[in-house]
Amino acid sequence: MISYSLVGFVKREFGKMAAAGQRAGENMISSIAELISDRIGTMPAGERRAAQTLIANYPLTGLKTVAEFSAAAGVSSPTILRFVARLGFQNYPEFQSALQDELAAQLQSPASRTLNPSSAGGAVSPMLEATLDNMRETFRHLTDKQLADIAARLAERRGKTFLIGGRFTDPLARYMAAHLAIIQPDVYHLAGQESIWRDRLIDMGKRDVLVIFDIRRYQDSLVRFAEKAHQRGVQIILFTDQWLSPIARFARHVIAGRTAVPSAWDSSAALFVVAETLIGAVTRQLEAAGAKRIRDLESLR
Amino acid sequence: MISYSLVGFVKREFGKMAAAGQRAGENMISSIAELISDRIGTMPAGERRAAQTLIANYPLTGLKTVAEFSAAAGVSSPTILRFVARLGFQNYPEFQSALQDELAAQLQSPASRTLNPSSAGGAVSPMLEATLDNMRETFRHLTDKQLADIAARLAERRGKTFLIGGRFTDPLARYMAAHLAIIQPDVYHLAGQESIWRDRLIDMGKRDVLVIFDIRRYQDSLVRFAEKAHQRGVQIILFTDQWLSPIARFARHVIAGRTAVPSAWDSSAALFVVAETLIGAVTRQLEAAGAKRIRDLESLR
DNA sequence: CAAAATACGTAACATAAGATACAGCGCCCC
DNA sequence: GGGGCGCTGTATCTTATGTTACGTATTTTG
Repeated sequence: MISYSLVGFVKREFGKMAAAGQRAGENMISSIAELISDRIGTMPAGERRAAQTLIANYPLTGLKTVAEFSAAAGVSSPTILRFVARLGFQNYPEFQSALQDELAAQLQSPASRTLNPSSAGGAVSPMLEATLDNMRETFRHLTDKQLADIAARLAERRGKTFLIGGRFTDPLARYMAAHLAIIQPDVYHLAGQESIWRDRLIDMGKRDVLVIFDIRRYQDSLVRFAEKAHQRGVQIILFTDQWLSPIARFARHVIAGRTAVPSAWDSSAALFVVAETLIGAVTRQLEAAGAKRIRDLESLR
Repeated sequence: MISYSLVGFVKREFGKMAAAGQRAGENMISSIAELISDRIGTMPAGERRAAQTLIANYPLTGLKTVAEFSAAAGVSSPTILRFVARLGFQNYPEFQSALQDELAAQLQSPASRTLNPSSAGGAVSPMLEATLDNMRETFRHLTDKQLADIAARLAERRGKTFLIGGRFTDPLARYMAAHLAIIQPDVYHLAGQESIWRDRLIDMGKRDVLVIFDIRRYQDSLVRFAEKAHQRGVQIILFTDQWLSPIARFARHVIAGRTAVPSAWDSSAALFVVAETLIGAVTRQLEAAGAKRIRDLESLR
């Protein structure tokens, strides 16, 4: 897949500007909208109409076809193409890809708008803000029904439940296992070396559930393990990041959490909260089902 | 210009539902994302993978071409087309137009981006909202300076760093240890039975740091351990809940996180985020100090 | 005012996109 | 264990999209 990124594009543009003797630091062009308003003055009438229609409801018109764009602007198709050519794009698809990349960046970090002025300089606030955004975003892509389905699958006691995680996410698997193991039997956290849990595959069948935590860099050992478990008919519930671990290929349910934070490390906090939410949901379902074990537990306390 | 609006589409869908004897008021479908998660359960494996990849970074993948979509999902083009057909769209362009219309509505009213209104009555929102509140509250009582001090203490390489947690918080200790152990030497997570880590006390002295996670019900074993470590001059950093574990008595630094959520369990999410923030801060400090280990690490990658 | 240059649209073209037919495969049920 | 059903991918076809060439209109300049 060839992707024409905005970054690459802007770099090229800066190249041109530098060649023309301009200093890149002065007019920073970080979005196509700015690029347009920067050059709209030098455009002929038709292309200006195209520019204005695009800006009017940016960036949607640019994502449609050339024909639709031209109709919306009231000009002909070639004018649209000349317009995007003047912006520096080689062809229309490249232009659209740039718009999409820009949109992706916007949608993935809503943090850019919610700037807390009180957070002057401190290293804490950006981290917290990003984390909060990640959680909101994560849950925005997660419906009640999905969570309820997954919780129901975890709550139904047909088979065993196995949990496993990667290098940094294994603690999440442990955390979830620690809770689930209390409210229901046959919950196992797979720990230690690969050879150890690989041998546990023998115990797994199509009635069982395997919960896997895997964020990039995705671990080959986990992928292999997931594949084999999948072949055995085990239902896989995957916690991963928004780029989806290759395990998604085998998973019955996929939970994609946002992980980007201003830090050297990725954040698993959003996945952690999803895990807690699921733990609560499973507990509630078991309570509602009047599970004997729950009553016994309460009497023990 | 022919525009296939989402509104029109939903109307048609409601028509089908009404014909099938369902009442439209019960499951309101106001976005394609909801529509997908509503039907994802009834989909075959391949189409479900398509659905999951689309949801993972919604709605961008849906705006790309069928070929790109299929490549991202790891399935073939026809599967993508069958997927959109199952959602009720006549063809792929109609599907894309619906996504674009939805996007347009979102971009015009950024307020609607805050939360999924349909999840108002569900069990998710209260949990998420409580968690977010907990984090804000936790960080409100936590100054930048406090965190910076703790991070500095963890970053200075005079002695060893030990981490330990309670029944449910031990995974947090593991998570933190997994990161810290990478960027600096002599980081040890204390696991297993009490007798094991009690014996490790011999290794601990006043140059060392002990990070303890303990929320209620506070574990006696941890309190005893903390007391003995304190007597040996070990500096204790305590992660606890707002009611403060008795260990706070011995601790040099105390981080009190909010734990209350509408669930049968307490939430450790706020503490988790503090831990991540600290991990990031320590990393940054070590980088700034030009630690050789960090450079070596980067060259290894 | 005339001539040149530029801009714009119509129409034909080539390419790449979406749609379809069909065969292989796995899965479930009997 | 065998037969049937359903899902999935390969290959082919068709559509429509982006692209280009060219002639006309419009503006600009000497």
